[in-house]
Amino acid sequence: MFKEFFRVRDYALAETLNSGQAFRWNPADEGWESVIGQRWLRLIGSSEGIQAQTMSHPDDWGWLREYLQLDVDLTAVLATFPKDAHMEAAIESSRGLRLLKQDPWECLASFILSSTKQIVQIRQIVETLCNCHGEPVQTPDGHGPVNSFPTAEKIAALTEAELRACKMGFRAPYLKGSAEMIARHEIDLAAVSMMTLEDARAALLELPGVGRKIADCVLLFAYGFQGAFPVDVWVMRALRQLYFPRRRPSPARLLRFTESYFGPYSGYAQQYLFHYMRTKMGRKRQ
DNA sequence: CCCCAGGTCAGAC
DNA sequence: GTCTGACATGGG
Repeated sequence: MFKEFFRVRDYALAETLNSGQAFRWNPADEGWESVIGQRWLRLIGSSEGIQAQTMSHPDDWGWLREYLQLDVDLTAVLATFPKDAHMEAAIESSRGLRLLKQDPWECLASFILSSTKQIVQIRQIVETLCNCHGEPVQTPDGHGPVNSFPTAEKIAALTEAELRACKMGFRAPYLKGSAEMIARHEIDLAAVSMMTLEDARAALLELPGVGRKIADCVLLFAYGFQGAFPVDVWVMRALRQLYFPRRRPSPARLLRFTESYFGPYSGYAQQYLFHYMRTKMGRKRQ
């Protein structure tokens, strides 16, 4: 077992790993376990920072610093948020909530599977997919078996029926279709990171099963485009309830509001609003 | 039995 | 541009 300690302040590890941006983190032994790439990983948070444990020699830990976005100055990010009572409440209710920077393919595939599913169910589908079609990774003695996330090439080679067996329903042809486009190099996920936000979004929108919302999730959670602003039912609820309680703006109008109102780190603001609505405001509808 | 879930798509005005 | 229903599956 290889261990490393990262000194970091204002990092709410549990809330971050459990805030609907990643779907493979499980609480265990006072910490959190998952797989990043081909590596099993355990993270243990404390007031001083985060301890990481892996089985394979990490060479250096840059990949994890990047994944956890440890070098982000959260105070500076929060300072750019609009100073309104709702944002203040959202910040206060989940101090230290962060954005991760995940693998683009895993993030893309996970969010293709997310449509009209609750987060618990997305986690179930992803776990089933990994158990059935991922590759085993090394885990500690006595630990159960764990698989990596299956590659696009692997999924492209599966039949739609095999994918439906993982309980993903009508999302199966979307996932397969997107995996095929990647396997055939009709899109290069690595190249997307070097594009402008608009071009990157347009590229992702070419994939089947990827609309504006899922594209923005991938842009924000995997590519680090901090101006991407995914609007799902929860964020839509937040915008309507908090910012437009009387009027009833169209989704397109609301989207334009978000582009100007929340500033250069609007993606962060979005995550705070999402987490706030989901955990603190109950399921009031409007 | 009902309604809803980190939506997308095709087809209709 | 906006609205509608279909699409699987499971939670509450």
